[in-house]
Amino acid sequence: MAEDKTSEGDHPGEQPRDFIRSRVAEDVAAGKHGGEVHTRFPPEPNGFLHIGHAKAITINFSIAAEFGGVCNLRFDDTNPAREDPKYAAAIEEDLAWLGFSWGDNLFHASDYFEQLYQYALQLVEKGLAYVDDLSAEETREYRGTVNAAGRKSPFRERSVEENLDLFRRMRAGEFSDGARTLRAKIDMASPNMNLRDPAIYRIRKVTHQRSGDEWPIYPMYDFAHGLSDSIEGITHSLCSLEFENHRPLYDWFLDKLGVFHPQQIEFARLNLSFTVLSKRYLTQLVDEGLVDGWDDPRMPTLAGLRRRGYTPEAVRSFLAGIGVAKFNSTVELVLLENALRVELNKTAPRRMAVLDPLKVVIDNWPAGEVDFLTAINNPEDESAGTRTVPFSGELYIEQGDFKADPPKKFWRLAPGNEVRLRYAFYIKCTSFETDPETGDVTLVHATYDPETRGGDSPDGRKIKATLHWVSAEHSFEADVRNFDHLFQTPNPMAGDDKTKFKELLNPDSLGLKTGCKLEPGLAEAQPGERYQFERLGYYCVDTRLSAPQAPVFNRAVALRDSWAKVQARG
RNA sequence: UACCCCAUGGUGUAAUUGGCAACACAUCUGGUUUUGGUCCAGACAUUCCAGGUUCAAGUCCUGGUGGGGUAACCA
Repeated sequence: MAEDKTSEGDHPGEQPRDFIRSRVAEDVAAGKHGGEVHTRFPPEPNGFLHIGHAKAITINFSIAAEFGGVCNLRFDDTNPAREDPKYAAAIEEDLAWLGFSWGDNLFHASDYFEQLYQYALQLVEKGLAYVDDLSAEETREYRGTVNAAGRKSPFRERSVEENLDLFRRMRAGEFSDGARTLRAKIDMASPNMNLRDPAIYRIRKVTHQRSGDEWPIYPMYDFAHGLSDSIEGITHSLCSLEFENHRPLYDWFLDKLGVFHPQQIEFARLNLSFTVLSKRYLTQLVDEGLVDGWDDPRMPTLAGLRRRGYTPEAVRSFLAGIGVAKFNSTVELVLLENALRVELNKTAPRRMAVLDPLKVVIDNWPAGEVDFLTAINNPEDESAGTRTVPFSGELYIEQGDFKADPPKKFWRLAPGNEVRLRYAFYIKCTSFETDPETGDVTLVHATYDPETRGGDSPDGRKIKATLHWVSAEHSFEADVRNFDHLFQTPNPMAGDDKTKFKELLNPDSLGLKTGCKLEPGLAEAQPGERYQFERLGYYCVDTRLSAPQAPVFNRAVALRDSWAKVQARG
């Protein structure tokens, strides 16, 4: 079944025709590049992938697959100062988890350092690039502003011979960090800032994670990226909107060098409510210990979502649902959550767990007797079968399922009221005890109807509420984490002050509940397994915090709760 | 104040390229139900504004308005 889902959507025609697919289809129809489609996903190994990256990944891999092509994985490792192989490993793991494969097409921009250097040499020879001695600060000054043209560097008119000599010496390591750069000679007055003689190479005597100390100079993104695309024969370079202004430069390098010319197409990146989708800000949360690492289940990273209990199918289904466009939008988080609910409703076995226990004593239950009842594992999937759960005279139910003074429309347990215990018996509340100090209900007394075993009554009397429960003596205690939104506001990045977002973190996002009472079979639950706790939500056994016979559960997503809505309305 | 891009229900996307505005989620109503879950039925938009072309405009043209991006030797 999982196979069906993975291959779904990988066939042309099943995906909605967004503007990118339309353009690619046109190119294929026109026989461009022999009708071939070849894409790539080019992450920089300097952080973990998040759901926003998953959008870019899905676009690149799915479009390639739909048109019978392949998608390369290429690490854009041109800045060794801030990159780390540990991130590359995590990225590969996330990609594989999502269900995409790149086969043998795993590349690194650093694979092309020599060829890129040769390309740069060609530009110098053509008089299209020059070595500049201006400092970083001077360069900024000379560049001008969006409203004022820049000025030409005094080193702009060096001869080809001198530039060649200087650039070769840069490569030989003769100059110190930042002493010179190689710049493209384009137009210091261009209204597009990217065209004001952008840097192509900078001097950085930093050991590279793959090429070691072979290179004292490293190419800049605009130069390395487009030419890497070209070297790999990428036909469609699909990236996010902020690179739109870079496309003229992307094209310029390829045109001037006369090499294979991929088409860059930009789409809007994903924004999700109640979270942040920027590697820079997520890195701050991790580094400052505001979350428990990149795979904290509250994080929108793929590692976090995975640990929380999301499935790759749910993530892909969500991504397919939101489409692809150029409009800068914010998708409601509930859409992601719903995608997971839809899948888990069909696949997750049901279990009973009481998170906020309240003890119920069945006063007419035969002392010491234990009954074993049959419970359906998944009403949506008959093949999931049934299981047996023990029932006794002392039970736990949810505190919220009893009210001494029930409000209107409250159908659950209350003095004199009868409810059904799922798969067990009807019980009627006879009395309750309270804590004299706090007034909290501490114990509920009830009687059961022996005729209702299994949850049906021979007289067919209607019962409005069905409660989940566990037998006190048979249950075991566990920690359950009822996660809430990482941020308190739908758009933490709204204000002008982008440093403010950390103040908007939701202090209650962890939702830790200890001493929860779970049905006995759950003690065997294995890390990564997902269950529906009846009437509560979908939970996943944490892969880090669980121990044998001591699972810790993460709430992946809550069930819809229409009673909560009624209550909220008053 | 320069350049580039964008604008369709509450949210995100469609609309066979000029022909009855569709789908999902959300919200609200009702029904079914041994999960207040699932499922089923119904409700919810004069397509940013103003002109123009046309028998016909979400779609084409002109002009506004609003939003996003851009001034790293980051990617």
